[in-house]
Amino acid sequence: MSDSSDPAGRFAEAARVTRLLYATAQRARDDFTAAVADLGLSSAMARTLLLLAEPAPMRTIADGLGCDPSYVTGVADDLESAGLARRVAGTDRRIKLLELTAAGHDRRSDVQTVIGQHATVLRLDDAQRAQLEGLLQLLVAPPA
Amino acid sequence: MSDSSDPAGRFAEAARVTRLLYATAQRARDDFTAAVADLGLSSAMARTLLLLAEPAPMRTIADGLGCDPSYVTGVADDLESAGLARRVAGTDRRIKLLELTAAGHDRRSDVQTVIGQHATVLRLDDAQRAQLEGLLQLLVAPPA
DNA sequence: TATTGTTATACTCTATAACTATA
DNA sequence: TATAGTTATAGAGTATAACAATA
Repeated sequence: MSDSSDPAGRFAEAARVTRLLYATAQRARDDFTAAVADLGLSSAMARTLLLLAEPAPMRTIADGLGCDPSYVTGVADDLESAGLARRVAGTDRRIKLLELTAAGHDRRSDVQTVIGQHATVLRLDDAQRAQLEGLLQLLVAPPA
Repeated sequence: MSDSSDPAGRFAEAARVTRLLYATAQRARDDFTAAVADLGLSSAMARTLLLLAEPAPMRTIADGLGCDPSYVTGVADDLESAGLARRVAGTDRRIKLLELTAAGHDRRSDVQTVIGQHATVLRLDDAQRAQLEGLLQLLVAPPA
C-alpha cells in the first residue's frame, strides 16, 4: 500500500478502489441481464415488471427507471407484445396506467426468484452485505 | 431487515444493496467526469492520459480502456488536437505509439492531483476503504 | 497470410422537441 | 394554459467490417 498523504499515492489508492467499484457494478449488471435473459426479458422489461406490483402511470415508471417518459413507451410496447402488461385508462383520461396481466404477475414473480438466487451481492453473507451497504451509503450521502 | 431465507426477502435485500452499488459507481463516474472537465478533458481523454506514463501502441491503449482499437483513433485525435500527445512510429512500422508531449505530461499530472483530491472513494478513511476493497474483491472474484 | 491502425458504418441506449388528447 | 403520453429524430458511446500498410 502506498503512503496516502502524498498526491501520487492518494491517486493510486483511489484509482485502484474505483476500478474495483466499476468492475463490481458491471458484474452486477451483467449477472442481472443474463438472469432475466433466461426468462426472455430485456433488462428494461425486467426492471419495469419489478416496478409494477400495482398498475402505475407511464410517468411514475419513468421516475422508477430513472429515464425520460418517452423511453417508457417502447418498454411498455415490448411488455404488451409479450402479453405481460396492458395499458388501461386512468380516471384522468390523459393518464395511461400500465398494468400486469396474469402472465405478467407470474413473470414478475419469476424475476424476483431468479434475482433472489443469483444476484451478485448475495455472494456476500448477511454481515458482509450489511457492512458493504454501510460503506456505500457513506459514499453516496450528500457531502458533509 | 427482511428474512433472507424466503425468496421475496432475498430479492428485496439484493435489490436494495444492488441499487446502492449502481448509485455509488455512477457517483464515482460523475465525480471523475466533472473533475477532469475542469481541466478541459473528456473522460476518455483523461483515462488515456493516465495510461500514458510511457508511450504505448494504440492496441495497448484499447486494452487499457477496455474498448475496441477503432475507438482509440478518435481519442488519440482529440489528444493530438489539444497538443497533449503525438503519434510516433514504432520499430515495427505497422505500430504507432501514442506519446505525451510536455504539455501532456503536465496535464496528466494535473489529473492525478485532482483525482487524488476529489475521488469519491476517498470520502472513506483508510480503514473503511480497505474494508470496501475486500468486500468488492469477494464480489468480482471468480465463482468458488 | 496475419496484424496494426484507420475509416466508414451501424447499433444500443437514451434524450429532446414537436404533436395529440385531455384537463 | 398546462400536463400525459407518443412520435420522430438526434446524440453519445461504442462496436463491426472492410481497407491500406507492413510484417
